[in-house]
Amino acid sequence: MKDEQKKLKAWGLRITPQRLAILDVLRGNRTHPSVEKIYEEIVRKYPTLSMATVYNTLSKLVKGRGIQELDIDPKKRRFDPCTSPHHHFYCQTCGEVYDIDYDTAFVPNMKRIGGHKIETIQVNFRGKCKACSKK
Amino acid sequence: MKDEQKKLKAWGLRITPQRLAILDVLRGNRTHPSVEKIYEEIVRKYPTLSMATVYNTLSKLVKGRGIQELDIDPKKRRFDPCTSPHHHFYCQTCGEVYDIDYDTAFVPNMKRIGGHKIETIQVNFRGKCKACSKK
DNA sequence: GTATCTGCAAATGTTTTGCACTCCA
DNA sequence: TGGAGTGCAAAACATTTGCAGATAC
Repeated sequence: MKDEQKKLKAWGLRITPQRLAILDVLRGNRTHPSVEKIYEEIVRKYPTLSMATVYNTLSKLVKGRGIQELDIDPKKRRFDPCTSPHHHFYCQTCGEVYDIDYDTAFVPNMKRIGGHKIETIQVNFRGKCKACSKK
Repeated sequence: MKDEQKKLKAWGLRITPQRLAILDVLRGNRTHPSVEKIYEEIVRKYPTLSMATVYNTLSKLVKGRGIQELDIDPKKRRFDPCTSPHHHFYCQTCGEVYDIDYDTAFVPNMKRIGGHKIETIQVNFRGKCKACSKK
């Protein structure tokens, strides 16, 4: 049984062609794709795929901690299959999201803060990206 | 001339009753209000106020760096009149946003990263808040 | 007087929901 | 076979836009 099938099983999700295709698009993907981007990529092979299925599956993956949902893009949901700690940069000019591999040790490593239980921490940089600065 | 009127002038914005009312709601406000919350509070006094005006003014204030726009709430835009550095906590159960006054010195103080020009940095904590944990 | 601002209504774009049908386990 | 998953369409929601009339300066 393939890696991806095992993952779905571990998260208590049924194995379907649509879900395998979504995991396939996400594997090693560093473009922080939106729902639409993922949909577009798969719909070529599965013309009947619906956005609802993509939304549904992504939400379940996020809940099961299989992937990370980013809060950096104010316009749409974006997903990152890379769950190891790193930061993100959002270009306010072109809307692109970049990985920032700057040291993550500075982020406090705590279970609670001010009485609140911490599940995730995201560090978001915003500004003008390298490419847009040149123009 | 009042403080708020000076501010508007400094940002090159005309002084209107609507804008003064918006600044009034924001002053010292630590609830990270959404557009709707701000609208609701003012519309009682100015029944003809429109959402478009609130959106328009808030966008200009953000652009002029008069207030901060938070990226912590995936469902809607939220605003913070406090521009001094601090973090935020988002409760995934109740949707409330809390200030986190934990040390901010750990956040890197850089103008550029990976060739990108940095304008703002936000640190977002997520999880279950104190109140919801008790339930 | 004129450019900016406001308010309304319509449009846009993303995400969610309801439901009948399908298919995995 | 039963319950979970899918696809479609409609609904919901936040936000943006276009424009005519009002207002600040």
